[in-house]
Amino acid sequence: MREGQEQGDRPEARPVRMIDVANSLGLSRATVSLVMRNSPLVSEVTRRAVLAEAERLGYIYNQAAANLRTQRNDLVGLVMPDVMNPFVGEVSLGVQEVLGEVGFFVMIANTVDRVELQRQILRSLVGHRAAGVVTIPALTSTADHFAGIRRGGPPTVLLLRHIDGVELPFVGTDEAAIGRLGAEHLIAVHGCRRVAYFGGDPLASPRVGRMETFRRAVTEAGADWDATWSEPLEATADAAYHRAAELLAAGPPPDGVLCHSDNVAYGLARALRLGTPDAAPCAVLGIDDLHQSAMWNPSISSIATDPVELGRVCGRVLLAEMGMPVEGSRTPPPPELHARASCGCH
Amino acid sequence: MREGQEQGDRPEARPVRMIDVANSLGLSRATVSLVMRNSPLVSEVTRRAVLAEAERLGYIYNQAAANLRTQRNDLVGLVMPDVMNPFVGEVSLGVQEVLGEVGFFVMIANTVDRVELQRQILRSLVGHRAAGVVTIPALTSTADHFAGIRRGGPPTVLLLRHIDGVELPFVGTDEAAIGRLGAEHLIAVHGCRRVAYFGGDPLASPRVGRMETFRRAVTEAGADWDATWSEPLEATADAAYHRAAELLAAGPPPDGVLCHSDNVAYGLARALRLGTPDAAPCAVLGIDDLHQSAMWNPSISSIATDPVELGRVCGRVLLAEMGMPVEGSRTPPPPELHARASCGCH
DNA sequence: CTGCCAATTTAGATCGATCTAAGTTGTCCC
DNA sequence: GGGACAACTTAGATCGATCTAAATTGGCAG
Repeated sequence: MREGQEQGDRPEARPVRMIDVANSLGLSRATVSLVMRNSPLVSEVTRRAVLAEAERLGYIYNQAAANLRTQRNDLVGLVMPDVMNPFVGEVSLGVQEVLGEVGFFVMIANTVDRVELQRQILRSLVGHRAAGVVTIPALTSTADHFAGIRRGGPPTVLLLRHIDGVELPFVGTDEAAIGRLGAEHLIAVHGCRRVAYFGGDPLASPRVGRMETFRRAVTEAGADWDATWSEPLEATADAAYHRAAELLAAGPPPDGVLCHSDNVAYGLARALRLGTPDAAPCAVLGIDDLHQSAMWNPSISSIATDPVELGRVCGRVLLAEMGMPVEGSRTPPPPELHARASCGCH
Repeated sequence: MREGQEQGDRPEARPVRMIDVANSLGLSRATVSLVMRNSPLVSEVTRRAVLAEAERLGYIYNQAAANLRTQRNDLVGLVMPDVMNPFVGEVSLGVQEVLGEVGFFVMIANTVDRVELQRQILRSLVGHRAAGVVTIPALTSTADHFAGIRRGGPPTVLLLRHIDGVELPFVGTDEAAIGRLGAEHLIAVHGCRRVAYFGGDPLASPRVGRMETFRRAVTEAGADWDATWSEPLEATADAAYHRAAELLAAGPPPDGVLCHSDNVAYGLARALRLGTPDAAPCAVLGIDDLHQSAMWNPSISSIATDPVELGRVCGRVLLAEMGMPVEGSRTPPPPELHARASCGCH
């Protein structure tokens, strides 16, 4: 027993390779290789012998070496700006589901929304010859950050944030539909007369599409647009809370607000709650419909975008890009409004 | 806008290799290799020529091939049960910070707390000859799920959840200190007389350590232990809300509760708020101190465990395990109580 | 001119697998 | 006995890099 050297914590001098298994049985590497790949070419007797010997010697298949020879890879990289964001997390689940099913190994790299780190990560993935990449680009990304991955890099899909000048397949939610849905609910259902789009980084491409449609729908319905409340803003609960508190101190809020995300809505809801108790009511809508939103006080009305399905769609688009057969929809699901207390529906 | 038109989309028949760059300049592969690795052995003139030619031909360094030859790898895998959980996310940030600094490429794999997926992921990482692994094991993991990675696998560190029979380095928060801190605050500061530990999966190892110390401290201080409220429970806001609502309907709650996590506290806080308005007050403490907790209504008092620093510690332990020089602490930071409204501190 | 040394450059083996084309069995049938 | 065929098995080249040990170059002292 060679593996009995446990006392000094020195695992083994050298890892076991296919050729070791082969030699130990008087077979060739090729045969062992065929067994490892479940080829029907080897006899049942040989197969069993090889598997047993491999187990006995502690052989571990070297996927990396195989990848080099076959010129394929099973690693797909998700390059995400913030893994903690539940929306991003759920999208990742969807991608992983679709790609995992056909045998890919999905891993996530966190750019923390920093372009330099993102550049490094993309370089690594290209260098490792990843099979494919799905990325929500960091906020300040420009076309040349993606030059490296377009030129000879793996099939890549951009998610959610569009970047001018990058001709890579893009998958995003239907921002216009979100804008329309929000406007319709606030105006037609709640009769709001002065409306705003609250929060969202000025550089985030979803903000542009959503807000533009939202604003048009709102003004066409005859309501006023509150430009001050619609200034861009970092999309966190904290930032939203402080900005809202500040604006509330300066004057009455709009009577209808579509927030850039549920996180933003949390901050706004808190500011409204802690503000003057007898103020006129303000209908608040979030976007994303995070699980927590129903738990909030007041429970947050939100436009759900089904991030998991969005992730699945993205996975399918990537598969198609890689030239593989694909089943299922390749268009993002339509957004849906879930009305709760924060807009006054209760 | 459809950019998926495949017409002129034939990038190159074959990827450029070192030998192509070398031939194109009349040099040898070895020289090009030295340039790519910034070796001081090549002359400045040659270096510049090689870099220029590589750029011109669109050469992309093949890290995977290099890894095979050098028998090392720059990939470190984080194997996590739930990327969306902010605690997990922040731990990941810490690990990434420490390992990224010394040149490792950190990627996260999501087990979704399923052991079968976890087994597959660990197998992949071993197969890819990852440089190291950090994992928060899936809840139902047993020792034999980790047999594969101990036998010839990469250096591995277990995080947060301990597993009986697995002799791998373990890094976790000081659960006993959390229990003591919670008990002391509820009893000494708020004078609670009947106390419970609410929520947490029965299989989660942190629950055991925390609750045991907490319970002992509470009973030694002369307060009563509420066993019904201390039954185990899935650690989500939703589950906590429903269980709490049910228990509240059956009778008055304890006057002090330490929750297994902030998420659990959110659910409990909601149930208490929606319950009988004139009920006796109940002091609620969370654990983790997520960023949102200060935004909640009421703002949630919580025991902070500094997950980012915990991640850094974990990264350092892994570096040590890989035989690399390490600077900085290798013991987890002590927990700290952040008192807010939910326990009555305001 | 020769020899020596430092500074560069390189040929060929190697990492651990797969692939191609060819080799070895054993059986069956004329 | 021997040819055809099916069922396995295998030698040797190959993937794209690195490493070792040796070759080449130029400069300079003797």
